[in-house]
Amino acid sequence: MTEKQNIAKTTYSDVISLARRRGFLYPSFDLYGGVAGFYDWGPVGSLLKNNFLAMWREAYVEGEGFFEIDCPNVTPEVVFKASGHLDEFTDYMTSCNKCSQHFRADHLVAELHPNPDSLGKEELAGLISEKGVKCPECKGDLTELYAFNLMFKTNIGPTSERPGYLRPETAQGIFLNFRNLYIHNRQKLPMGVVQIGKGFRNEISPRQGVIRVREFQMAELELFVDPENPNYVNYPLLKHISLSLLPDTTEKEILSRTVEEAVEEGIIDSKILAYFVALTQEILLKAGLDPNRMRFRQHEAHEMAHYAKDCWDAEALTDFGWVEIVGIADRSCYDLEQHMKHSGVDLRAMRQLAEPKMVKVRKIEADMKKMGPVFRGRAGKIRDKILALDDDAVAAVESGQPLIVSVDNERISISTDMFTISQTNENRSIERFMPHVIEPSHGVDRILYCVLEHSLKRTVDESGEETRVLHLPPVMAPYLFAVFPLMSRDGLTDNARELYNLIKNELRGRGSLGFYDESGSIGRRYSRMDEIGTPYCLTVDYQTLEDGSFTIRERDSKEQARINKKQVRTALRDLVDHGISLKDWSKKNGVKLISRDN
RNA sequence: GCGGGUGUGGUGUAGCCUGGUAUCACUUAAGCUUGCCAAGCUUAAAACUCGGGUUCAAAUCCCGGCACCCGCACCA
Repeated sequence: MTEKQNIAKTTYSDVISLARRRGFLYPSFDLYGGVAGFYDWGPVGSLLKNNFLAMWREAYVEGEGFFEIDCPNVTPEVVFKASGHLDEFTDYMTSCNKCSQHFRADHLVAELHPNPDSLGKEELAGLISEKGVKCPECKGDLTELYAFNLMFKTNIGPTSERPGYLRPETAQGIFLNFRNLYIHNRQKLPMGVVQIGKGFRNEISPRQGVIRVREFQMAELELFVDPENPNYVNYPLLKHISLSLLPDTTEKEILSRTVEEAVEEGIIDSKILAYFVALTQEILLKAGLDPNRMRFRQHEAHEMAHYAKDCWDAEALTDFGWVEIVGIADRSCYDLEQHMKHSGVDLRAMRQLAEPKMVKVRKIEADMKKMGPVFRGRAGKIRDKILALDDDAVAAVESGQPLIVSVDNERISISTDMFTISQTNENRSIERFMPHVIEPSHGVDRILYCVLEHSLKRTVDESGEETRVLHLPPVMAPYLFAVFPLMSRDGLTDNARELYNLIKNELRGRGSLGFYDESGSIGRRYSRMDEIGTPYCLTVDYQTLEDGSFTIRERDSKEQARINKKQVRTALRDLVDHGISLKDWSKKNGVKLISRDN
């Protein structure tokens, strides 16, 4: 029908209008005018999303053997106090009384202080009034400072005494469970733990549709590693993969390197980090991203999150430009260290030493039998002080100086018969250390948008007729196959329904849905399926009535082959699971390919 | 949050300046038809972003809210 077809650019609005029309995406709360930054995944979109998550889970949980856990969205304040989100996520803002523009207070005093980011509210306000800082736009007076935190705040329980926040990332739930998980893993590293869940960030101005939303689907891995062992067991499997890398160097050019080369040239810091960059690429490509519109960009030092030491973002080129879809951060030991400090619980891991080493162990004992009667109620506090003596204090005591501790603002002299300090040499074969964390964090909504944009091909023929085909990989396709009767008469519909049920049952349980349709012309039905990315359409025709065979039509090539019922199972396996094209499959099975006339 | 632009059935639009309850196409549904790539016919369903004001009368003019797009700012 179409002789000349031109591929047309796929824009954001092409994707959004198709997504809405075909049930991928709807703006949330639309009935009441909508709220910026929230989107609903519709029936077709949910299938797409579930397929992605299943694939992601397959890669990490089945492939790498990592644990999956599931933690609450509502999280008490203390967690974010420890993680740094409460402070780091809060910006002190001020606005101009005259032109009502808003500014970050720390930006306004950038030249007046070496590290304005570290200042608290009072200090910032003091600096502003002291130096007479005015609105940089119109020189107007500035309002009082107010705090803006990007986390959604709520209350836990009936009173507001216990503040909670919706988590801005799923990672904290994993860190909080580190001890449980480490024991569950029989105290071995590396240990990977994933979580699929929602994250919440009260963005000031959400933009670009589903790219920046206030509630979003995350899929995160926290890989706990021994920093002295940069190897990863599966590294050889992916070391030959080629990557497009944009490192944070002064040249700022995209380098094409294999994983191995990137590590050897020092472009990527470690084999572990490099492995997960490669695995991320594998997953994204499997999901249907265009390899030519994908790269990994290393963060510049100033854009790194407060917890990160190094970070590579997977970015996809879209109608909006380059968009971050996965962040692969080296969080070093930041989070566990913070939680250890704030909770007082030892979150270190243990490492078996190659050779046992002798260490000097100092033991301080307090004689409570003697101290108790003398100090009474303060005896406990004094004991704690004595047990916590540092090296200098111990040395002082050993050199004969009297031991004096201060408790409740009182200096108390302790006689030497009340405690003993001894030193022994012990043979140690393990040592404790803070595990480091490598974190690939996937923004699922963004990934799905990019998959849609990269998959959607628009072609316009001479008459201006536009056709749209969503070239999704079969693993992502909301519907894996569709069954049509060629005509809705002469018993073809019964045959088609029977075929549909047969295949549906065959594929049941693997999350692949089928679709049955008998309305409209056959071409229209093919086209509907093309728009939602259904890779195969099976059509029952008049020959079916004679010999039970039917045609299978491939979305991407629009080619057809005639197969019989017995072949369905193996055919779908070859086509879907092994990625064989219909052309090759026909050749292999001696089936004639029915090419379209034009 | 500021500034600019936009907002009409599911989608894309005409009408707005110059007020008189809405155009066209696609889509969808039912029926007829149709022997493989959005065919045709008949019928049907379906919209003025929301609120207020002006007016006899508002999609249209005015004000405000909301949403979307762009720029600024923000983006851990």
